[in-house]
Amino acid sequence: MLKFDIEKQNGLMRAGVIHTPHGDIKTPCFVGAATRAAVKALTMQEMRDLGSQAILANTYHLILTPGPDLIKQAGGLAEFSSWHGPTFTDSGGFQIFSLPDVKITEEGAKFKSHINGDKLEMTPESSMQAQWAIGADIHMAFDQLAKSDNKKDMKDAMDRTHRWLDRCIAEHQRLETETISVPQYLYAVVQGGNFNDLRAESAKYCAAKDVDGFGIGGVFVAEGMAEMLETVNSILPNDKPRHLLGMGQEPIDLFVGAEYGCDTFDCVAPTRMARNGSLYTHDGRINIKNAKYKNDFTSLDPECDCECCKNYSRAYLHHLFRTDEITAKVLASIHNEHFVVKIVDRIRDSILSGTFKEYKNQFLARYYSAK
RNA sequence: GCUGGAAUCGUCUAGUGGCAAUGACAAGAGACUGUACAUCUCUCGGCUUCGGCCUUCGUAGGUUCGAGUCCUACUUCCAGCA
Repeated sequence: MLKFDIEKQNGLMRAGVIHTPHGDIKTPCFVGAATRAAVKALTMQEMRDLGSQAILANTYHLILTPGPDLIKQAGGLAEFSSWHGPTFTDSGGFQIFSLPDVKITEEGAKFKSHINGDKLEMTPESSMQAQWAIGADIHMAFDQLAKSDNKKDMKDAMDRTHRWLDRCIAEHQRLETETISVPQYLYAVVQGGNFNDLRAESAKYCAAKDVDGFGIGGVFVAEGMAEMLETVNSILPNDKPRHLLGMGQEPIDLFVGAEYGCDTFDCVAPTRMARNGSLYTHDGRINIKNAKYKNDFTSLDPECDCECCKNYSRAYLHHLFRTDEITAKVLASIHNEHFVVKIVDRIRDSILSGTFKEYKNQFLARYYSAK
């Protein structure tokens, strides 16, 4: 069983430590998205330097290339990527869901590779096998996403996710007993969309299972997230960690997530937006490509202590983006990733010191006041 | 000097009688939440009561219902010959 210590708790919100075979994760924690075993535009050393504690890779992408077996040969995800720290893998459910021409059956999902059109299939069992080969510390159960206002569709997807969960657990346990390696852990994924009664049902189902933690998935809109998380996390066992899948573009999502009992987060938005020139500051997000930054020789964010903000001006970043220098994306990614990692680190500090509410109010008031 | 060829939006470019006029770049702005994303979208002559109106394809004339497109002259540039 994955070891998770809670250092301080206030309502659903808590600060703790997840002890993984590759090291500890002090929670709450923002986990970097390393979909293809790489954080886009950044080296693993840069990730360490900016304060990242863990990364999350994607089973779908790694199955396509270079393949789970190759990563296994390399000694697992952490070794292969030279990250060496705690790692997660997402099951592939989300990606497959987002592909066109996906066929969901009870057995699994049939889809075409976005790279070469190969007809592929993923099942709960094959996802578990791939994740064991990839060898992340924490795996996600293979789930079926649904994005629908139709409650019946949502319930069908949720019920199937539950049936798949049982198969994931069975396969995970089989692999666990037959594999002589460092332990690997499994999170169940709670679904149910925007229907809180379905969310409650899903949380109850998952809570009863022999898993190491929980992913909360299928959150597409931040509205209503607080109530949803309150519902779900009141039901999930308190002593296991919870990962809020895919949320973290907006700082408020991180505050709300932590406040309502989520321990880890991952989100592609900080690095994606960085590559597209949309950069976080304490006074809100700015588009560094805008003409008004051409002659702005101030730091991107004077209160940020990342490599980018300590050394370079907005005018310089503007110039790098305008001239399409690769360095633009590197520096911007360092900053955005650091920014969200730091927010969550400070949320943790504020939980430990009992000042969460003050920190939240002060941060959000300033961040969202500009717009 | 002669003979050909060419001049279109900031730049390059499409256009061969129905055109405010193609595409690319540049420029201006927006989007992005378990990454098919180094991506995508919109704007890009002026005005508008959003139906249009006005001014534009080197300059000036002309032919035509209608000209960026055809004719004439001029200007500038390019190539070849002297």
